[in-house]
Amino acid sequence: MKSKEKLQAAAAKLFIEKGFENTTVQEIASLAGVTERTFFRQFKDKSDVLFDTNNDLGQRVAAYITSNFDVEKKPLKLAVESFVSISEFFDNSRERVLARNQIIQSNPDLQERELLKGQVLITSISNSLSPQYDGDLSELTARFAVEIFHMAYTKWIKNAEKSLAEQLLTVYELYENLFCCLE
Amino acid sequence: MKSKEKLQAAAAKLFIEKGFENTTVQEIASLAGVTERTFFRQFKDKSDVLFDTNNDLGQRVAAYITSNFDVEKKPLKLAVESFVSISEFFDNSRERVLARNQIIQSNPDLQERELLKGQVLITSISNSLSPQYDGDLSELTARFAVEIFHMAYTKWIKNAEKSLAEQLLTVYELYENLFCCLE
DNA sequence: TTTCAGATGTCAGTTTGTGACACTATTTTA
DNA sequence: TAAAATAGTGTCACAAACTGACATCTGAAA
Repeated sequence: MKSKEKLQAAAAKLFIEKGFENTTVQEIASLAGVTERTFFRQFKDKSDVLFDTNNDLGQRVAAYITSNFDVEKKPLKLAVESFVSISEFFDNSRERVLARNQIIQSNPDLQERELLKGQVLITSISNSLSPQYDGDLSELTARFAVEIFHMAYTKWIKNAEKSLAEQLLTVYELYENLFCCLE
Repeated sequence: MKSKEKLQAAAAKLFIEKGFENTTVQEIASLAGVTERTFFRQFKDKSDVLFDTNNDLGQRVAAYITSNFDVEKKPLKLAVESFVSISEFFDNSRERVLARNQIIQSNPDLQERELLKGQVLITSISNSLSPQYDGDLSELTARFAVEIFHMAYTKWIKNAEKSLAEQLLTVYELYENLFCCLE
């Protein structure tokens, strides 16, 4: 097991046990059997250990969009479907996702960081849409898609009954109402 | 002049002169003629000195929405108009806004913090809409409205020719195209 | 085996941020 | 007006987050 993984495991354990602010990098490093200095070589700062994914989501979503493009389909619908295509991952790791979410919600700095991930998601989606649509339109679509995802994700966190895919569709329908039924 | 204001002025000066990361709290405090300790009593951390506004925007936008509610109008349109109603402030302080923006763009931590302001904006707008609409619908409208604002704001930063109000309307029209003209 | 690159340890130092306590100025209240 | 509460500050000591420089180790290629 590489030291990076050991550090991540140690951090996860300690953050859940005693909270993010109450665990020091020192402790994480000790539990992982390495030095504090090594921690900071693997992660740019303390919170980075929770956010290491290399925009995996973004890449998978973008891939879905480029390979499932269809002129007949509204771009926002396509983007939402791309989220549906990866939603199973969330349903399958509900416990882990919930634990991580709890840590993040407990600390404002972490919430800010989580928000930043939304920005890079927007960029990924916008770029994957750009070959087909006008740049501004792609960006706006990406922004709305990510908001729909955020909202569906929040509902999914709070309600264990429905799958993330169902929540995504629910919110998407809400969006359609937003436009057409309230004139 | 209260020490809080002196600290803000000193910070603004130094951040522009030497960048955010290269100026220490120590230096800010010295220039303001106070102690480092009193800096941290006024601001919860170093970046807080740039973000002290008490959600002024949110309050004004929410006020506009509650007092200009109209069943005939789509909620998102109303929300965008509420942004238009405060856009003059940006046009009138373009230089200051640009300077602040430049500082924020130079540092990832600051960008994250700026994003958090978007979240509290969403909450303000969502709450001001809730008396009239379903909760989920209010939230989605608020999220979209803030995205429209973000995008318009970005365009306004990059292009000195158009007012923020014009940019807001441009992006709103884009949104209407997004829905109806691409079936 | 030798060599070389990459990962880790060591250590000293800067910076951020906090707690505790003392002092001063301003405002309240008797 | 005088006494007393209160808010704002300074000082000091300290924990924790990070960084740079340099030494050391380890594993794989030559």
